[in-house]
Amino acid sequence: MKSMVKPQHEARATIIKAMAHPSRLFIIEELSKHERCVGELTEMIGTDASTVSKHLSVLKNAGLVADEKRGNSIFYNLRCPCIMDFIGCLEDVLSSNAKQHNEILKCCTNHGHKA
Amino acid sequence: MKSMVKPQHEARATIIKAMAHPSRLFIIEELSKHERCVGELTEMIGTDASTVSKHLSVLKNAGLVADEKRGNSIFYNLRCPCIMDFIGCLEDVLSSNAKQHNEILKCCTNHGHKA
DNA sequence: TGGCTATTTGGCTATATTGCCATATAGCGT
DNA sequence: ACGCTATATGGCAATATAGCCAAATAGCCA
Repeated sequence: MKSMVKPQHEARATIIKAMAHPSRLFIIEELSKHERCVGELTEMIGTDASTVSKHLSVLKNAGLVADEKRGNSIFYNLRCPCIMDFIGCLEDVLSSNAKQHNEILKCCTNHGHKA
Repeated sequence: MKSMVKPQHEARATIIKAMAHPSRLFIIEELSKHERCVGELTEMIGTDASTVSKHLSVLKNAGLVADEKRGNSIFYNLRCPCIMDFIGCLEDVLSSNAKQHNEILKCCTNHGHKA
């Protein structure tokens, strides 16, 4: 068999890749509460507006956000709120990692002795 | 305010980044069914064993998988099965994208005429 | 029309990721 | 010890990503 990695996996990876950046994750989280325009997000993130604009276009290309022009601004909103459920899972992973990390520390400082 | 993007977002992004590759996504999916050793995964993915090994170490560093040495092989398993729930959400995004794409196509071929 | 604001795009450099090869390491059986 | 299998690591070249600046575009208002 050639490979079991299929276009399906590529498509999913593309979406995940779009999420895989601190600023973009922040944007997703923020848009899950509110729609926001580029200027607001730029202010919150604290980088160049062009950088934020590019992040937004990554998210838009992945189909994660949609934009709507109103007046002088462009408002972005989250297209699939189910994404937010995933954040909880990430926190599980993180706390599980922290727990394991603590155990390793405890083990090393104890040197095999009981407290 | 300096920036609302916090270490918390960095930590989450690190985990997501670990997932953001077709082969690694395949591995996660596969490990959610079975534990697997490197050789099996290499066979399924169809690349160099060293490449698969590196993918596995990315997943392990992120805390997504754990390994267990048994006999001559090292078996990997998925540490947080809740990750699989997320795949469903990705499929929502993808089908939503496909739907939207079809509408755009329909719109362009119609040139404003009614069917 | 011109000037103003909001957003996007192009260009560039720095950095990170990927995947192959060759090599190292670890454990098993003889 | 040896050879054999399974896995990991180092190194390297190709590619992708990030973020800044400058410039282009789009819409509003006078």
